[in-house]
Amino acid sequence: MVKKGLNGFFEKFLKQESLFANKKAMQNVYIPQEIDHRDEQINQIAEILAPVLKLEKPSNIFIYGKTGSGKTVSVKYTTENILKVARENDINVKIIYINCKLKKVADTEYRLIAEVARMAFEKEIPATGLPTDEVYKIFFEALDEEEQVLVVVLDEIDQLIKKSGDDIIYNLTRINSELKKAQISLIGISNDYFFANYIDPRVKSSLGEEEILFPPYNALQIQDILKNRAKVAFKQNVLEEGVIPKCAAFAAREHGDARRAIDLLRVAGELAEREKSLTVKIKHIDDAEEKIERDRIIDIVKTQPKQFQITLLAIFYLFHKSKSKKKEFYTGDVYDVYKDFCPKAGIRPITQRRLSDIIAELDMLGLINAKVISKGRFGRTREIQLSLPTHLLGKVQNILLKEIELDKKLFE
DNA sequence: CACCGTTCAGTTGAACTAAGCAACGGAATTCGG
DNA sequence: GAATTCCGTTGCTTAGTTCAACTGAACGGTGGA
Repeated sequence: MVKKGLNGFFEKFLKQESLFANKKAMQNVYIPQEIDHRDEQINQIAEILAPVLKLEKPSNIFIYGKTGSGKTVSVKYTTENILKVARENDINVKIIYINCKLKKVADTEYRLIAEVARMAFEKEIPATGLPTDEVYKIFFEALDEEEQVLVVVLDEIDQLIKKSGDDIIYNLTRINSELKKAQISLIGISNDYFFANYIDPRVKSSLGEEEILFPPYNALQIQDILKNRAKVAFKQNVLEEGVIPKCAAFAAREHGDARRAIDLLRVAGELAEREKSLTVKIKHIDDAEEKIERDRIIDIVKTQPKQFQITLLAIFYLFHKSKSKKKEFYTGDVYDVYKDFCPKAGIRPITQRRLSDIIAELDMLGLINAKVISKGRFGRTREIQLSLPTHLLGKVQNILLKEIELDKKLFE
């Protein structure tokens, strides 16, 4: 029965006209032909980076601006153009892009250098076992083998520095004086301007030889961006009147996040398509908004390590228990429940020290709200609240229970 | 009432440990002659 | 006897633990008005 039903489904799916002409244009990795409202910044980047085409080291650049203000796309756009020219003229320039936020890829000094060496020179470097100096040496020697300029783009550099200190930047900038043939130059991208305040001034001055600010887009600019993307991505006349302004308005409300606006429009398109609607209606935007939020949260929850999930579950439990009474609880409460859950789930409990860190990280992820408060003579702790939209609570809770293979009865 | 020292319950930083891994070098094994 | 494999040692990273110093405001006692 299932088979027959599915066959029908796929056939219909094939026959169905898609609303999209080129969906790629709506994806995050897409780099448009032209970037709206960022001419000034792109020119600046281009001017600073231009010397690479003469194999001279360009200044290091520090770029900051809120999420979705076009930092990454502008840098990628510029660097790709440079690479194109470099290829045509046979100039030995390498530009690599690394996102420091990715766990297990580039969130420590060792892993970052290893990743750079891997990407730039296809060196295989083991995940562990080597001294960091050794990795530097491998990288250094590969780099200095021929005359070239290497530009390393470090996206979300604040995450890296927060976690593993600013030596990395210092070391990388210092390498230059020892290189004979090659040169290396850094582009740091951060969404947190204030992070510059707590890095070593020496590092700051070497990284921030040039600073570029990306202001957030306003609603009109987002509309332009959306229009241009939509022109490529959607077929003609599928977007109803007012759809684009609404997307833009949604996104502008959140500090002008263009990426969000684009996601919103894409998901709205997908939803419309699934509904077999011939056009994208305003209603679809509202649905999309909810779906994006839901998917994002569910994805975060699902991809957390077990310890994080069980911690979160403990918080859920406390929330569940205290529904009508108080809405927030303290680290100690969470740890008690957590310790109780661990044997049931067959997981070795972690110390409270670590749990404290995990709670802080869950807070960073936005799943919970945890702020350090002092209760006077009754000590100091974190005040923890769940910060999920109510309509998702049940769903997330079930996912957690399934993930750590605990029984629903726990909550009854 | 204003001021001030005490106190609590974690927070936070730093040093330390265990688990994995790679490289090295010497011992054991294999192999062809 | 040379080449190869095996194995133990050393030294590394990293996640997590242990230790201990630190924190910040309410409590409650003190003294002054």
